[in-house]
Amino acid sequence: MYVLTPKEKEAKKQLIAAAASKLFQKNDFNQISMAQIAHESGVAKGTLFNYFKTKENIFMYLLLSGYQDYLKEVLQRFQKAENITSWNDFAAFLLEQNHLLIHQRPDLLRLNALRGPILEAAADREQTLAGREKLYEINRQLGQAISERIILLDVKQASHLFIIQSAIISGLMNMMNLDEFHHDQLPVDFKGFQIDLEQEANQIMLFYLQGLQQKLEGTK
Amino acid sequence: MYVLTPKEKEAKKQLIAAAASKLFQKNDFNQISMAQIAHESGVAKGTLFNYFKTKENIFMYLLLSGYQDYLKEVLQRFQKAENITSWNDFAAFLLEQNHLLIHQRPDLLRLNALRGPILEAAADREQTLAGREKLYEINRQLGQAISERIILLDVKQASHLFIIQSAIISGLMNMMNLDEFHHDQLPVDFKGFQIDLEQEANQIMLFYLQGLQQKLEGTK
Amino acid sequence: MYVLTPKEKEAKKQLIAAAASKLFQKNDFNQISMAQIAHESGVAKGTLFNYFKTKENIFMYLLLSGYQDYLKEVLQRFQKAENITSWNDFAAFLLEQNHLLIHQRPDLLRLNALRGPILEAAADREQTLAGREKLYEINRQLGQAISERIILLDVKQASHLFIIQSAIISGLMNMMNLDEFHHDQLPVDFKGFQIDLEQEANQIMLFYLQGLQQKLEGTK
Amino acid sequence: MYVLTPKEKEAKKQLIAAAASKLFQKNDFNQISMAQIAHESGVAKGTLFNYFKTKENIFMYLLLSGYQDYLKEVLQRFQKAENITSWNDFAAFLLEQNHLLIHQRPDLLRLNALRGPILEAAADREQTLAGREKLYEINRQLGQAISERIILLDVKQASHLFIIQSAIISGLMNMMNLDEFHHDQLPVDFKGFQIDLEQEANQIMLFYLQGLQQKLEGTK
DNA sequence: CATGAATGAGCTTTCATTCAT
DNA sequence: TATGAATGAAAGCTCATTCAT
Repeated sequence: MYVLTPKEKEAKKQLIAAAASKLFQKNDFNQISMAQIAHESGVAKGTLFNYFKTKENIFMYLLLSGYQDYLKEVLQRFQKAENITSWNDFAAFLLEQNHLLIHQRPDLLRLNALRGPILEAAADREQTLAGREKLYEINRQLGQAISERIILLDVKQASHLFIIQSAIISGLMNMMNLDEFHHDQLPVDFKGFQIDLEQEANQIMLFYLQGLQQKLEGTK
Repeated sequence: MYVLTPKEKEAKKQLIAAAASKLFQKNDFNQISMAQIAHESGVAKGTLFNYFKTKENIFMYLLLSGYQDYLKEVLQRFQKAENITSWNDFAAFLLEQNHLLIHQRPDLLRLNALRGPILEAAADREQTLAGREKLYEINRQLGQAISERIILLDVKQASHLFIIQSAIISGLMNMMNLDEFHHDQLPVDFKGFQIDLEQEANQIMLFYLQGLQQKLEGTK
Repeated sequence: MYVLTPKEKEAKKQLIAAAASKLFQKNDFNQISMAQIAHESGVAKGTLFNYFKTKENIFMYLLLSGYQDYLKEVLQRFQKAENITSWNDFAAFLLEQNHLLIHQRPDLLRLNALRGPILEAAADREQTLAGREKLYEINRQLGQAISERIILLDVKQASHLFIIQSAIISGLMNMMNLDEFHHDQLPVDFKGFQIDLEQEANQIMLFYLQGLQQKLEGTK
Repeated sequence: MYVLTPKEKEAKKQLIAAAASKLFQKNDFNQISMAQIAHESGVAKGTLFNYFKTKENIFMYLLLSGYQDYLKEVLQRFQKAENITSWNDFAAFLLEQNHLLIHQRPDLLRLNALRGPILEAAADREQTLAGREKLYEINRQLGQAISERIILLDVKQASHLFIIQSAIISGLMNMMNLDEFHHDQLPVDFKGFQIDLEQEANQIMLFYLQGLQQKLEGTK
């Protein structure tokens, strides 16, 4: 096997990315070295660079492909839930996706925060751009599917809701654990600093959807 | 006086932090070296470590003292604006602070995203804790001042609004510029990805405040 | 008190040295910083350099003054023990001093090993020389006192015995704990490597004195 | 062959160690930097750390492998000198090894003094332990060979003699040159401080062997 | 394509020493 | 004399990346 098929290549790429993802569950970006990723994925260090130009690219890939997976899953769920037609149904559906995102894909939320300040500075432009196009397309499809059933929303507005969703949740994550320090509970009672991520996210999202509904109904 | 007073020490600390802040306006955290900060602040590299145990500490200080300044300023503005008594007045006031935060203190929003994944891993616990206590206190004072005039809000709820504010705006920043790459506009039309930060922040905040008002009036 | 008397100066010198000595009981030379010594002795860092030109000088002082104390004490003990007149009495006396050196002054033995490779490279020549002259004088006095009672030994030979004593014991310390690593017992049975310091020192010293006695009696 | 065999790896390890050893002939441990070792050995600084985790490890390796070489050579010499069978023959043989150690391997004696207080604090445990095990084995073999011919000595006793030898000689080195300061002769006549290393070592060793012989013959 | 040895710029950090007050 | 803030050279070490095999 001296020349790999595109499929095999993609498989190895995912193998490497999966190793990085696993390490990212327990460690921060700066604590993860290429040597560790190589070890975890069972390939040599040099091989990593056959598949990703830089370390940052690996995590950018993780972010982009992870979001694609997430949006695909949301789309599937939406398609399955054929009974969703009203705004309220849809709002409930969206809050359920908060739960999915927070509990199944916290990595995406953490990567969101790193994208601008850390990853983008050293990630490969082409690779990133290609990933974003795919992501954009899925986001658009999802918007399309939603707009077909939820009469108040056009495609762009529906797509955009998922940007807002991620903004809210990853923003809340940025502000979380101010009553801890590096996983240790501080010996101080910081009540106003405490955040129950999911509850808070649902609250903000709910108010947002209510406000949006009124606004859209108003302009209509 | 070769033995510096606490005030003078604090001043030097701020001198160093100011240099770091200036560099942070144009560069990302990883691109800024202690050597640069020393050069920019006009002190020797060793001196930095007399005032901050680690590089991360400098930026943690920037974040904490910056937020203190921000909240103090908000408090002053609120105290000046004596005519604010109704919920609607207050909502308008809060949206104005969005503008302040976004345009005067974007550094705080960027630091927010770094705090958990980057800074906290290597910042000094004591220094951080002390800063947070001060911050918490100011946040509480602000909440107090607000709750005295806005009848629907108790201290904790009012204080918490500023956590929410930062969460929303820094979360939106996390999601911004998906149609760019490292400051270059991408040759792709990513409409759904576009965010007008201030407008979007105002929108979310406004809907949030409306929702909150209704909720609080309901429970009353 | 702007001009200290020589006595006050010497007292402060010893204060500093005592602090260094205390730290040296628990830490190795490289682990002890001037900042620690300053803190432990309750003076400012700069003050240390008014009394000792370099860090190495402090430890050289410790070595030289410590040995002076040790030899003075040996001399006193010898003078008290008036009954020592035979070679065998003297041999027993010397072995008792092994015990004293090993248990009361292990610091001197450790400093012996550092003198050449570490301390001398950066110690002050004059200070060192002055200390050594004093030490030499006491060593000579001790030799004198011994040679007056032990007929086989002349002054130089008697003095020299204390050099030999230190050589043997500090040499054994160099070879000790090969069955440990940094204070942890190794999970290996290194029987041949084990040394019971005092017993071994006594053995070597005893054989040495026996051999020396025969030799001196022969040449007489 | 870009994947090095264990042999090649060991060879490079020795290349680096040899460079360090060469520098150690003229300089003290603290004066030698990793940069110098890299330069001297012709590899990059980073490469050093692929082979030795710390600077101290390099010198620990030097000590352990050097002693292995020394003991191996002693063993070979002993095996060649088939005529050694009596205690006196053996004593003479051992004194010859003093000469070898003092003149061919003074580095080992200097490293002995550094081992405990300097090297062990920062050397790698595993690497050190592995080296010691080999050393112990060779020491045992040598003891075995000797005990087969020298009837008074069992394996452990014979092995132990080489620990004693190193203790005596490195201990004498600790006490040497008290009449010098950093290679300069002091303008003082410190007769009692003077040591002729080899002669003194031979003397102590000889008396020790005589004493031991009598003791062993007595218990027999 | 895979390997992993080699690279070396770059990093943060230390700490003995100086010196203005 | 005492202080301790400031110094800055120098250190050990890391790690993403390269490239010979």
